[in-house]
Amino acid sequence: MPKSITRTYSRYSREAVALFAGLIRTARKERKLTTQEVADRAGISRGLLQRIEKGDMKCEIGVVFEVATIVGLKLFDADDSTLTRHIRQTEDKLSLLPKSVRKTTKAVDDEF
Amino acid sequence: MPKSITRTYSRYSREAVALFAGLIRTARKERKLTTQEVADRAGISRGLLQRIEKGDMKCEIGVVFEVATIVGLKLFDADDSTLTRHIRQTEDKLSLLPKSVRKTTKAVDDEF
DNA sequence: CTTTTATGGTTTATATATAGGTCAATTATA
DNA sequence: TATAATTGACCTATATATAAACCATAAAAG
Repeated sequence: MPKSITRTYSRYSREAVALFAGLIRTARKERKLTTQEVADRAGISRGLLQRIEKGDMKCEIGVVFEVATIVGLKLFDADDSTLTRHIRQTEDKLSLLPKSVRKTTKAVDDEF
Repeated sequence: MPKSITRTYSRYSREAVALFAGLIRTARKERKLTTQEVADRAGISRGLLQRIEKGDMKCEIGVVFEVATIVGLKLFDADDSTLTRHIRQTEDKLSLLPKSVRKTTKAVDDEF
């Protein structure tokens, strides 16, 4: 990051990440996997896994999701094929929405 | 990453991130927010938001969750207080599990 | 149609997350 | 108890994600 930006997060985001981290840690222990084992399977360092399990906001989402998958945590309470179907549904939905969002009409700004 | 590590992700992880990205993009459009607007609110660049909406695995989880929150996507289908309660429950569950996982006893390794 | 604006690509400099160590403390097992 | 393993906390070098600046395209509005 150029310019040394200090990131701010909403309480909700912080808690969501924290919960996710806790669920990962719990799942790992329930499956009796050591930090080293999970780190190896995920292809990451043990130190990074520790940060993930502490809810560090700056870890790559791909790595976090991969670890979650490894410890058997289902992200969307859905199996593989269900996920694929949801992706397709989302794409369909997306194709029906306007390509770009216009802001010209002064008001209309849904304030809530 | 020192040492130029090539990351590998499971199909499930990739699809989970992809779905999440699609949901974010859909939610943003449904709320009629431009990429610039959301980027500003999240305190990130427009380019980063684009990568997030494309399902880039290397974006920080904190930023991704923050963007999701901004566009009104509930991570765990739960509001703020519910999230807090879940965190507490997870902590309680965690405190009941053994502090460290032992691997000595040859077998017992739950192969699946 | 024309004008305006959102979006999707780049490219580049720089702040920083990561891998890979080490070490000490803690914990489980024998 | 003693022993071995897990864990947590550091540190450093470096690969890379990021912000910012572009440009081109496309799409909405007038």
